[in-house]
Amino acid sequence: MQENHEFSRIERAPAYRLVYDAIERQILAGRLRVGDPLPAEIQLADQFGVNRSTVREGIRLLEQSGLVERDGGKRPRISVPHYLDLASSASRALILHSVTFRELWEASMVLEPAIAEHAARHIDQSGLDELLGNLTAMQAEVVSIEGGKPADVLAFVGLDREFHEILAKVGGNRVLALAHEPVTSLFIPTGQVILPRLKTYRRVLDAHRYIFDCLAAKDHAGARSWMHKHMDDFRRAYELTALSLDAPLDAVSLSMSEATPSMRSR
Amino acid sequence: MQENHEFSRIERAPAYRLVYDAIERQILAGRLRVGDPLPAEIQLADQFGVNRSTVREGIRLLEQSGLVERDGGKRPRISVPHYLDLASSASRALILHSVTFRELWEASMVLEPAIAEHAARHIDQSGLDELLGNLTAMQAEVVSIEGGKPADVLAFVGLDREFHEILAKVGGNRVLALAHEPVTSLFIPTGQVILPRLKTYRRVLDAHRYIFDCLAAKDHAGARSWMHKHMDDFRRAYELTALSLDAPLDAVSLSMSEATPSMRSR
DNA sequence: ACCAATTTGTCCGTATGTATG
DNA sequence: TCATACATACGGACAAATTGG
Repeated sequence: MQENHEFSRIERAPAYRLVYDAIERQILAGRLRVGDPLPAEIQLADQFGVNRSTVREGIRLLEQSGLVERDGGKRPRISVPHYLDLASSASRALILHSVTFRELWEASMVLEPAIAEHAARHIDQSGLDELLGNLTAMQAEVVSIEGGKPADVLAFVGLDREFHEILAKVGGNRVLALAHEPVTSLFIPTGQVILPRLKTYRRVLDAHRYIFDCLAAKDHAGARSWMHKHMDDFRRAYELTALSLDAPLDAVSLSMSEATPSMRSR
Repeated sequence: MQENHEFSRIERAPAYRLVYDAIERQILAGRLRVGDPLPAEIQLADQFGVNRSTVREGIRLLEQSGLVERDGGKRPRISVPHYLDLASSASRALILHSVTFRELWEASMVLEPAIAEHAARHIDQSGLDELLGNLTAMQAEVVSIEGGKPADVLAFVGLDREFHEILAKVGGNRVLALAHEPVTSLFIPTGQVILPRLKTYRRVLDAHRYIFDCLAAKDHAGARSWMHKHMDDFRRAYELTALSLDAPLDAVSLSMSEATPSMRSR
């Protein structure tokens, strides 16, 4: 050793990432406000002293992290990442990590009853109306199916999902809603498999109705309890289709559940 | 009207986004497997028939979404997004949406006791050892503080957070762990404000100890109940510092809670 | 409605540092 | 050690879309 000095490793972040960090800080510090258009690429390149291509790469990072939104060919604007975007990447991550249906269901047994209870405490007339609209649509589906028409499974699970998302929304707790979103999102493909086999359409509708009645009566204990039953029903149905609780949700589910979010992102 | 035809709107996604979509599909379909190096930019440019710069911008999108990881100056490799990354952007989004402490606390009252219960059911010896290490470290901190030394608040809340994260991990439910992560992450800055004012260090330590005892005894009801008390304690402390439950977590918290994740991302 | 300036999207070519064989 | 491949970064260029008069 020639020296006593210890030099800490110099970590060189690529320039485009420094651009990203710098702009991110400006946004978080409030110097760039939400809704404002992003400065032109040339100007940013001048200010940072880098090439325009480098700036563009940095902006792509901002774009994907949801801090910048591009509205058609127009000027990109500062924005705040919205729940659904985060939730869809969360769902994707969970599937890639091969989470099991058991994990998903356990989480739903924690979150859904709690959300139902919150909803019962905070729901107002407009929320009730929204739920009622959802229920009558689902009622129509069920009647149509029981009348012999081929079941529109996609529409049905869509309504099912909507019901649970309305509940999360009217509960007024965004942290719970965010946690809840990936769970419902991942339930959809599973529902698409289970429903046509077991034909439990009416059973789902009835459960939603009971929950709705509790919400209308501000009976939060009832809402929690019915939701608990509802989710437990889902597990039983899953087991009845001879699927293993501990099998990972496979990649097929992914391609289906990803169809919606990708539409949102453009 | 000259025509009866209705033309659906043509949506022109930029080429760099098409590159992103294409590569993403390859990954999700399993044709590009995790750990594999990404094909060279020039090859991708050839295959897609676009310029290398365009490919690079697409890769930046993949990079930020966690599907591609670059390891120093080496070839970027396919990877799966990890929880912590998602959780940190979730926390950021929640703060930007001005969530209130009440929302945060309500969510924790749902998640933490459930996680404690899961942990009690699934914890093994190595998990207990890990928790014990955390407890003795916190014990040392408390003794030092009570001995008159100035409190190292940062270290203390770090240990506090670690305790809760170990619990989430040993519970073995990754969906719950993911939902839980942003909550603990957002509690940290709040804890940094509360603890030095109320000096409830020992109270936190005691709560953790009670929970640990329940885990060691596989007493899941006890673990749930103690965790419930522990979180309720936190709310009371928050109110005692004359902070309003319904005030949004301000941006100051953000800069602190963002310090950790940014280190992780390089 | 038209025109001119600005800005984004995309492309081409090139130089440099580094990792791998 | 040398050579090759590759990622990073730069400079310049042009078409199309947007913006603002």
